[in-house]
Amino acid sequence: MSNGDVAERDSGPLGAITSAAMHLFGTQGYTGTSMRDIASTVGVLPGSLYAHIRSKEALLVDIVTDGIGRFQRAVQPIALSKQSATERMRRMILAHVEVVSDNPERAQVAFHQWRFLGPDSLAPAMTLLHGYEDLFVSVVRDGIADGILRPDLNIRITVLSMLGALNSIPEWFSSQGSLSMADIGNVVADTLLMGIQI
Amino acid sequence: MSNGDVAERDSGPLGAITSAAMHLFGTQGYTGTSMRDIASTVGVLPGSLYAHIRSKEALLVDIVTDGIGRFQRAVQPIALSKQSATERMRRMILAHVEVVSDNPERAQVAFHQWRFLGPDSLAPAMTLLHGYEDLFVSVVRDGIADGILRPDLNIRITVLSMLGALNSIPEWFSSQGSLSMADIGNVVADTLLMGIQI
DNA sequence: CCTACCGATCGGTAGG
DNA sequence: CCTACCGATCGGTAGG
Repeated sequence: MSNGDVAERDSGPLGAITSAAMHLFGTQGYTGTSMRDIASTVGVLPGSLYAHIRSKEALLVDIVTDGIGRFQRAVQPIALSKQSATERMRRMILAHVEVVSDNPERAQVAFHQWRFLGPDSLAPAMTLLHGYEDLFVSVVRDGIADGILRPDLNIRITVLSMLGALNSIPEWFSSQGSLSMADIGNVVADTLLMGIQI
Repeated sequence: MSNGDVAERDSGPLGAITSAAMHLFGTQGYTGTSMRDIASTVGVLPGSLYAHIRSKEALLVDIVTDGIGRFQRAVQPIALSKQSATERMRRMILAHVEVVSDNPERAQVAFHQWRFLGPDSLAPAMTLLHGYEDLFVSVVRDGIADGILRPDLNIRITVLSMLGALNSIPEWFSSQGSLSMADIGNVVADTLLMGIQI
């Protein structure tokens, strides 16, 4: 009856551990976080963590996998919908920003800390990430085919630049204060979309 | 007769240490790099490093300060020149990408690892970073005042999105291979600039 | 730049 | 989940 999901839905000990690790990995980085940091956040002694998890890296695997999954589930239905490429792209950007705003630390881990995964976990995570990038690639491709996006675009660079902008949001949004995430999403969507339309 | 610069111009022991640290901090992160990693890259025993440097953090301070300085020196003259705002912005983006391509690891450290600086070094580094961001802010402001950039832009978000895209380049450019940095610079400049013009 | 070492901290475990 | 601990590694130093 256990589920494969991470934190928030599991308010038990494992959820508390995962939630603490997510926050610490996101703010201090994976290599900058010790198991003792996590334990003291949870309010437990370091050794006790291992009654609930296998290893520090298994914790990272779960957070990254679950994190990318949340973005995938939010954005894929939009990418596959029947609207115009520009309309889909706008909604995908807004959906992405909304998932970021839901938990910026999780976004930070999913998109920046996966490179600290060991050899066995790295490839599956990169597959998930590429699958997510491909949602954007396919919509840009559709837009060019339909004649509503610039045909001279280098698709991969365009998408990677867009995702670079989107994934930098958690680094600066909190120190802003004056603007809501929805505002930020709209401004970023405007800026990025205007650049690729015909 | 020693200079305040870092690596490349100093091919002595300090240059070798700084260069190794730059590469390791950029690829594995500051907290993911040990002094023993640096020592073995240089080909020296760990304790020997301290004949040339004060501490691990002093090394980070130097790399970050020098790194931001290189971007500042490349971009500031363009920002202050007499051309149109859009022309300046295009050239600033190209200059930024060129500095990234000169040493992607250094760019990675300058823009992503500064947050691991201690309390005393953090504020000065953030001042340098904000000074660099302000070059872009001032040009966007000029462009709006001159009526050649969209007046509804949120200036700070626009600039931070642009820099987010630019600073993500070192993460993915090397795994590309097919495109040169100049190509990437032009594509990114096109994408970002089209989004903010009237 | 090496030898030899310091105390602190690391991820993780056995046994209860 | 605690007690008690493991060997390994950490940043850094004294003395030459």
